[in-house]
Amino acid sequence: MNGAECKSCSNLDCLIKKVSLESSVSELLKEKHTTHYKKGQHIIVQGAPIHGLHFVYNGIIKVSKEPEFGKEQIIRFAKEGEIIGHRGFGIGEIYNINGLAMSDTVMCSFNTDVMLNLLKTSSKLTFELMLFYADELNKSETRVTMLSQMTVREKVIDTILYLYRKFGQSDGNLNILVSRKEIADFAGTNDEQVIRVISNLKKENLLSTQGKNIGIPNVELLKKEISYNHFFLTQ
DNA sequence: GCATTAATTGGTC
DNA sequence: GACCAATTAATGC
Repeated sequence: MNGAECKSCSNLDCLIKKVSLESSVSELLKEKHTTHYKKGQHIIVQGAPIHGLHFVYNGIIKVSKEPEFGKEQIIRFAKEGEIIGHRGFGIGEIYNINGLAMSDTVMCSFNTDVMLNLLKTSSKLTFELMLFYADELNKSETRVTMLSQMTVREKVIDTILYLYRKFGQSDGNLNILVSRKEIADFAGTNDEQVIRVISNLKKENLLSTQGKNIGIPNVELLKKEISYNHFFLTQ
């Protein structure tokens, strides 16, 4: 995994992969840096200078924000093909998020100047990145609204459904290991509440657990727990 | 096996 | 619904 073999990359959703067949970008793609991280290592540290744009080759990354005071807020979990550190790209000077490897991870990075040249070279890449930003903004605004209106129970269910949508489920458990606290930090509550909600959902047979693993016996049933109350919001 | 961390439960404000 | 304390389970070394 060195050099510019983006053409044969298996991450079909990666923006770079999508334009890798354009001959004009092939030289610039050789400037790609590939970095390996072990589980638990920081990929991006909040407050550090921005040096480029990063794409997940494989692995799972926890993207979070740490306020001066107050508790950590998990923004999202990123997987292969996704972009990390895009919020400050181009204009920002320092990262305002943390990126932590939740599994062994490989990142593909481009320095800011290389990335800017790529965008100037490929209008398709620029267009795709714009669509990505617009989608991100939309999701982010929707999330703020939802978090302010949902009950804790709904927030926890929403978080678990989000993990299911993103990582899927096999052998009756989600394909991602998250602690109760991580669910809480994503849903904007605390771990005790998360544990209580999960405990109740287990009694209602809407969730199953095996140690830290969480499983959804019937996704459609769980979805209904949210859609009934927030039907008017999701129109 | 021991020490640290996470999960759970109960209680108070 | 947030925060604190105590107990128990799980995990790392």
